[in-house]
Amino acid sequence: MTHLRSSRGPRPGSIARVPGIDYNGLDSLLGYALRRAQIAAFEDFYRATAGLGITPPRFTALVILGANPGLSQTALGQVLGIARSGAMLITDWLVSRGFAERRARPNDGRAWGLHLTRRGERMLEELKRKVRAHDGRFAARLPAAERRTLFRLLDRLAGRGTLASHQTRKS
Amino acid sequence: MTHLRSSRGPRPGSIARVPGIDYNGLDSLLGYALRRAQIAAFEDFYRATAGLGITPPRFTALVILGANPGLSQTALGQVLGIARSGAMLITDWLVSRGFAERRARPNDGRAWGLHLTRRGERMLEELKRKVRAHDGRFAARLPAAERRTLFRLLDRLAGRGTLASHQTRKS
DNA sequence: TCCGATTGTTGTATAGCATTACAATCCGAA
DNA sequence: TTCGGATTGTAATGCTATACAACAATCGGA
Repeated sequence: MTHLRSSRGPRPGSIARVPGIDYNGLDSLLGYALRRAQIAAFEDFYRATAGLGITPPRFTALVILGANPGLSQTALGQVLGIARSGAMLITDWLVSRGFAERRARPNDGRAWGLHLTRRGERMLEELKRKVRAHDGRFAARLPAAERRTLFRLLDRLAGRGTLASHQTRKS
Repeated sequence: MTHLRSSRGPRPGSIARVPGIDYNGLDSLLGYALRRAQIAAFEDFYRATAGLGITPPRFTALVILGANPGLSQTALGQVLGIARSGAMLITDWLVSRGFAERRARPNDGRAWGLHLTRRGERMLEELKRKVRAHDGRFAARLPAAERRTLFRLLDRLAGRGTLASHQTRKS
């Protein structure tokens, strides 16, 4: 994941197939095919959110906080699949941009309750709109029926209980 | 992706779905479903190559060099989708482990020709065996017919001309 | 009441990239 | 034939996103 700078910067591994190269058995690996499609989706995401300084984990954090106000940093980290220290950095970023705030908890002096600000909610709405639009356009490379099939197959592959944080890259 | 240490270390974002959390619209995004399945595949890859210090880009480099002896570092970087400086680091690693060597080119004093050593070829064979076995087991979560469908749909999503380097992480 | 677990935080380290600059080399055009 | 632009590998530097360990404050149950 790597790897996006805040507002402008290098995209995650967009990789052109090089003519004249023998890719050997690579194409027959499912992991490879998945990675290829996933990179295309990532490019789409970054195109959709260009200039906003948003990365997949930050987007996920906004969505999760929007739907689960009062969450602790530790819980946010678990949802994102990162360590507490990382959850703090993401929270710091959200707070520094005025998208979220830490409120003291009445019953627990250790943990913060995280909440979106008005500004954070507005940003979340804008992001949802943009991401959904782009994701929809991306998915439209397939007809609706096949899209449904794909979702079903991907869910089966991911197995129960795991959910990606849409993670990787970025300031 | 991130995140693997050389021989032992944290896996790339394995993420358990946290009970009691509202994931809001995240599940309906194709990019999210792809990322989820791809992370599962990555975990599989790292399980398959545990203890060997191999990362997806290194694996790819071995496969590509095995099938395209004499490749320059720059060309390798293009195939992997990384900058020349990064291709040098990967090459350095392969050379330091005795898997590859740089040979002078008769007709071009600037570029090296990269070649696998005997040791590199043996390692490549071992890796291919292990990765294929694990990828096969991973893909076996779906019956053969649906597996073929999935490959077709993923290829269509990735679009013509792009091929992922199976990249992310690692020492 | 005390002690282990939890929480946020800080400090430190690492991998994996990118960018820039440079010398050596190549190559085509004048 | 020479000369200037392009290419190649390399080194130096920096940045992002992570992890881990240690710490003080707090909580909660025995």
